[in-house]
Amino acid sequence: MKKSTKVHIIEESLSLFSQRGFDAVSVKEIADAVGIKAPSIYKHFKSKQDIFNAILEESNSRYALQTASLSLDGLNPQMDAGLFETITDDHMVEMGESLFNHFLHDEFTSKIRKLLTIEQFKNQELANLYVIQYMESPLQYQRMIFELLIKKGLMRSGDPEIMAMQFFSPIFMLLVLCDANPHKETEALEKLKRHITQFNKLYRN
Amino acid sequence: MKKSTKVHIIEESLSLFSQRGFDAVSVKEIADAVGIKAPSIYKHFKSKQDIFNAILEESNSRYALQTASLSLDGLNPQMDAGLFETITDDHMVEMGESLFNHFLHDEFTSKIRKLLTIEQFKNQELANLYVIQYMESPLQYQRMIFELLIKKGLMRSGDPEIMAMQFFSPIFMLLVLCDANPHKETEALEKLKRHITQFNKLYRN
DNA sequence: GTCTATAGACGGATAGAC
DNA sequence: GTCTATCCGTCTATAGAC
Repeated sequence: MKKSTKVHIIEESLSLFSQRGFDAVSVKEIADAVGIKAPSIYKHFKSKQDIFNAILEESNSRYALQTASLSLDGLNPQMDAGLFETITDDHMVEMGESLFNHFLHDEFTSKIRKLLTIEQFKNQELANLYVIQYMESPLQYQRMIFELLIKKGLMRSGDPEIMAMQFFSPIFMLLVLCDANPHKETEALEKLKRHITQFNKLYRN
Repeated sequence: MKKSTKVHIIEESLSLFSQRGFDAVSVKEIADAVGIKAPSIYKHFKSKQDIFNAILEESNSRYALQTASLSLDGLNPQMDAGLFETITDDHMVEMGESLFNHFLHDEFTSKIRKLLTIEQFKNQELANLYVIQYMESPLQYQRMIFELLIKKGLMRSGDPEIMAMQFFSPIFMLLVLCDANPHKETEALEKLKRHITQFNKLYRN
């Protein structure tokens, strides 16, 4: 089953919009990328803005799926935190690296993040999507994990909100760095490891 | 001495570009903001792109001035770190807050950051400017301060590069957050204080 | 659902009067 | 150094044939 032209248009539009922004990309360019003529686009979408809206809808539905799978019965951090009952540094590093790699290399996530980075100041809805998906939601997740680890006596007691921020914000900054300059990924990953190892020394029992 | 039309054009262009991006802003809009007709713009700049370049030049020269004043004889972190010889939490919080407030409220810095945030993916030069001015340069400065504080025995010895990242990345993330949603500034400042207080407990002697 | 042709608006930029 | 008038290209979008 080959993918529909409509899906194809969404994919190519996302690629183009995420690199140069909505305004800099013309309907003709999208059509060229898809391999059709510009007016044919309008058989699938009523306007260029409509394509953008479809991208956002796709993003929202993927985000909803993802958070649903993360918190099956309320919290899955319990599952994740369970992994750490017996173990130390390496698994914390793994948690950070997998978060980093997902955000950086998942094609859709990565392109949507760039798109929202570029378009965030155009309206508050876009800004909120960016903030929720790439800051508040990971912070909240990380915080729940630390709350559990503290309860189990595996981490020193402290302010879990601040701990989550101190754990996650370097990941966030290195992501922004790698989005701007992909050549720095190796360097970023190495710093990420050192950060988490150090974080562990500071906070784990 | 009233400011020249040329400077006025640069200022209004920066304001518009930083909100909606280069491509979404027309020369007519810039002219309207300045209070002249669109063709008059071309007596001061040979193209719209030329206005953008002038903004970047202004940014670079301000950045050069700023870093020159920071490291008068090589390092001013010595001066800054000098402030911390006798004192503790409050002054660290002050250092973080002043960094945060400068970045967030200095009108030019704030607009340039938004502009580079929006335009960074269009070419590598813009991406590098963003990375250097808002990540690498503050990290380097902070690292020098921590190296000095460690040498003086005021902080526990450790990896100053990672310490700088752990100190600064929450500031960076909260800046990105406030750029996207200015209503969260109070909340951000409060978290910043808790972060620095906590950071101090972890790292200071 | 694709195409060609084209409408209609708007973009950046220039010419030339004052 | 500002204006009016205007050129010309490109843009989004529609009409209508196949």
